[in-house]
Amino acid sequence: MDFNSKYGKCPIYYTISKIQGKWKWVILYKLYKSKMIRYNRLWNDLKPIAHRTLSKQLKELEADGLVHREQYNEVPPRVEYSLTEDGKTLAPILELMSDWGAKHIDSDTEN
Amino acid sequence: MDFNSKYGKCPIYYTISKIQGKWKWVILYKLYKSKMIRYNRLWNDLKPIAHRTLSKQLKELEADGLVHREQYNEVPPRVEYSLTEDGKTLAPILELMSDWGAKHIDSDTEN
DNA sequence: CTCAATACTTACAAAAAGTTTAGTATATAA
DNA sequence: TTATATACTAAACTTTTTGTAAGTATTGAG
Repeated sequence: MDFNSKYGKCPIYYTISKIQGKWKWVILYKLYKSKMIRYNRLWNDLKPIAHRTLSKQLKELEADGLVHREQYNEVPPRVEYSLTEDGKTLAPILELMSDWGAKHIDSDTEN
Repeated sequence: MDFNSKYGKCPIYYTISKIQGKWKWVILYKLYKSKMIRYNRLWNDLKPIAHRTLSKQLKELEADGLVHREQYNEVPPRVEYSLTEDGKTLAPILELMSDWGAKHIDSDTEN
């Protein structure tokens, strides 16, 4: 992350640099709502996201301790994603962001 | 914005595509906290942001109806930025994001 | 006549982010 | 033997975003 001491004063900058990427908030929201979700399911919900993008962002979220990845060595393979305890602390923000979007899609559509 | 009907189902995607950019949330937060702020002051607070970046993001926020720009034709010129009524509806999200960041900077620093 | 102050804009360059296409591994089913 | 399913990864490429450096406009002060 490009977070340096200069921004020690700015917690919100910390938050957004930690969760940056066209899809990260959506991914977190989906995980929050589903409790747990398999890779292909997530990909289907988020299409047209590219596999590379999805798996990269998941990996980053995992590295940041927000998402948990559980792999089952079956055939065909199964991988389940869910929020960590830390990830769950984002829930109120996710809810508000979703609500805000919902209201504004409406008013944008009123034209 | 690249928001299309495909995402009609996903309000949170709408929100993040509307407020995208490395600095937008921080800018909004500064405006929220200061009520109003002049260009150079904002630039100083956000350094090392580039002028180009700052003025572009301000312009986009203005176009999206979240930020208000008031220009006084004095010499030297004076321009003041503030949140619109619509922009103010983001306040709860800004607060939560800032809180979340504050908590996590701490726990990241505990190592 | 030149400088200073504020709030930018412009052209160009670099970096970051995302996409496209193709391919991997494994084992069961047809 | 070939196809199928899942969960990816790799390389090359395009797009988007951000940064750098310089320049613009105004007018009052020295």
